[in-house]
Amino acid sequence: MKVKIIDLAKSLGTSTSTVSRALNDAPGVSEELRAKIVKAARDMGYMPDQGARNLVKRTTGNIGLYVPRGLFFVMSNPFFAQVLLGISDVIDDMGYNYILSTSPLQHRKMFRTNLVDGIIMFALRLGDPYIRELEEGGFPSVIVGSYNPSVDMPAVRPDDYQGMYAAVNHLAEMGHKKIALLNGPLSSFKSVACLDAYRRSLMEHELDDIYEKAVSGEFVAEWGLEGANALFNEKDRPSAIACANDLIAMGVYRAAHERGLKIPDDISVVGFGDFPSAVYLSPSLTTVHTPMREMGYEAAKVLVEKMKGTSSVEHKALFQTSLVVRESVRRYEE
Amino acid sequence: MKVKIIDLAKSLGTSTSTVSRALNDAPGVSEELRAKIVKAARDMGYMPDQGARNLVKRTTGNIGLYVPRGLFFVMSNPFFAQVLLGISDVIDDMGYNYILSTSPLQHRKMFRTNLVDGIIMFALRLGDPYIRELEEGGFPSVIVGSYNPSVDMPAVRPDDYQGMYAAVNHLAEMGHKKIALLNGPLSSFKSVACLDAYRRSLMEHELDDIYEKAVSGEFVAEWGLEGANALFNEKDRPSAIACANDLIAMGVYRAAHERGLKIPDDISVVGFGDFPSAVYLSPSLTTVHTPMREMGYEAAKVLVEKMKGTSSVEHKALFQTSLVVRESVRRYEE
DNA sequence: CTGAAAGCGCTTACAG
DNA sequence: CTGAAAGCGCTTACAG
Repeated sequence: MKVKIIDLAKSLGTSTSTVSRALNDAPGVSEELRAKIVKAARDMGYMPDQGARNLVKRTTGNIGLYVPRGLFFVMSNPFFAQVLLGISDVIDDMGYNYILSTSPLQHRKMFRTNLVDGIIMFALRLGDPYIRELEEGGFPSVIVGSYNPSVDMPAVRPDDYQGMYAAVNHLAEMGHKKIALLNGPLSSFKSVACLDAYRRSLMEHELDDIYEKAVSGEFVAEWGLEGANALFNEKDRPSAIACANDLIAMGVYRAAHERGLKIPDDISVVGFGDFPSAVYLSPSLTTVHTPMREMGYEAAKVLVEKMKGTSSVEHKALFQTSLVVRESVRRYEE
Repeated sequence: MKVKIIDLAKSLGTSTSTVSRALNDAPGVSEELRAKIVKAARDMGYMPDQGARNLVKRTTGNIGLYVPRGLFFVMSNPFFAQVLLGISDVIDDMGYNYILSTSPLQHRKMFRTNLVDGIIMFALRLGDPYIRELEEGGFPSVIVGSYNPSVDMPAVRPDDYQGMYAAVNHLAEMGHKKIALLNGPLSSFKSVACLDAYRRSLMEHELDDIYEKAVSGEFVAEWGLEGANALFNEKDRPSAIACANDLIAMGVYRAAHERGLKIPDDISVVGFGDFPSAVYLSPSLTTVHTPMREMGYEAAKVLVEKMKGTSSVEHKALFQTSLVVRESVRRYEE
């Protein structure tokens, strides 16, 4: 049987009010009594029931992590592991628990039923429901790694456009004339930015008349493999492939290997994200670095401010990306 | 202002008792009234406060995920992503939310304060605290991917010993005489099993007198890189390396690439786990397949039974592993 | 089938 | 500084 506050109070010959005050560091308890109560609480292993506590305090000590793409999507994408690292840096020491929700209904429940004090949203896409409802409720929340243009909510994310622009520019400057883009789904705002950047770079280098090929898939290695295979099967093949993330690039590596194409000798590839594994690929991957951990840190900071109610400013943080040149792109000469 | 059950009751001219019964599909409400109440609830956007509900029902609708190694460890290890997939297969449809806890204190709080209805524990290691307390409390819980010999608790995990045994046997049968093991930390039960299996295989093939080298590190690519580099630096170099997981193998790939060693021509490597990325490495990785998703599924099933109180049997599931031969091991001839 | 009342385990004014 | 009482928003016997 769990020990409750009344048990503690009785065993000490005091009241529940005093015990509560003592354990919550509230003023108005003599130091001797407080010490005695704290000791007894430890001895008896007392811990306040969360439901009861939340009910009266209107606060939960939980922060919500909304992952509309599903747990697997997030867990198998190193981007989010890194972002979460940054979030942990600020949240863990504050004693919060994380509540994960993967479906729109669970998400709605989180902010409608006093389940969490704030919400961080991952991998938001076009058409995800209940986002407007969240916004209108004024519930503390922040979007990380993405954003939703139709909603006025703090968002912490990388400058995907500049990143992809730099990547394609690099390819063009290395002499490549036929550059393909293996993109993510267009329901992802990031993919849209990547597509725009790709097109602009091609146009500025007057390459779009020679070759332009952007195909949409998913942010996974499977798609990189499939997409690259399709590209390789065409008569007019690209000499370089830009990928919307490093996982896709990994798939391209595999496709190249399967046909005996060498990277970068036969095909150049550039990734996006600079996941930890980028350095472990052979050859190591030239890619666009995104400050994932820093973004997680920032997002958590913003959320904490919002939860404290001190956040006045509309917070839209755009983190700069930078191209990291490694071994997967070669200079192209006809 | 959030709408509560009393608001609903008033607006319908009925009582909170009836509203509660109607919304909880409890018997004793006329169908007409129930329908009216359900409709009104939807219209007014009513959702019951979780704290209040948990308090009286003594149940939470949350299941706890305890990850003592930290969020990052779990998120950057595909093993857990896969296991979680299996868990999702059974849990998601039941409407539970997940509560993540990363520290022993948070974990303890979970089962002591009515925060969750059951707990799944990941990557448990020697000396993790509060496990015995959990067991003694009889709280529904299950260990996945690991186990704790000193505690009587259901555990769903792969047969690490047989897996590593098969891996090293394979290497020996392919003619390798100098086989090294890049292991995980010995605080992990899995590492201990791997070490035992490695030694036994070596002995059975009478290889232990020729060469025996097992080194402990972490279950990450960084360690594979570092460990392999150390191995390569010695005068007496192995011709094959067995790794305690696929991430470590990835590090070995990198180390080989950096010195211009070809896999499998110059060095053979076998992994453990068969993570999705194993197929994407070049060459593809020969490794021990572990049924990760199936184990997650099983663990969740066991937990659900425990939560329903129907679980009588002590559930210890040992999942069989199997060697998947791909491209990273060659036949060795002197 | 329906409602008034008690109670879940806390915290917090309100008195003293 | 301390305690009795009210109340957080629900659910569930208990009557009718």
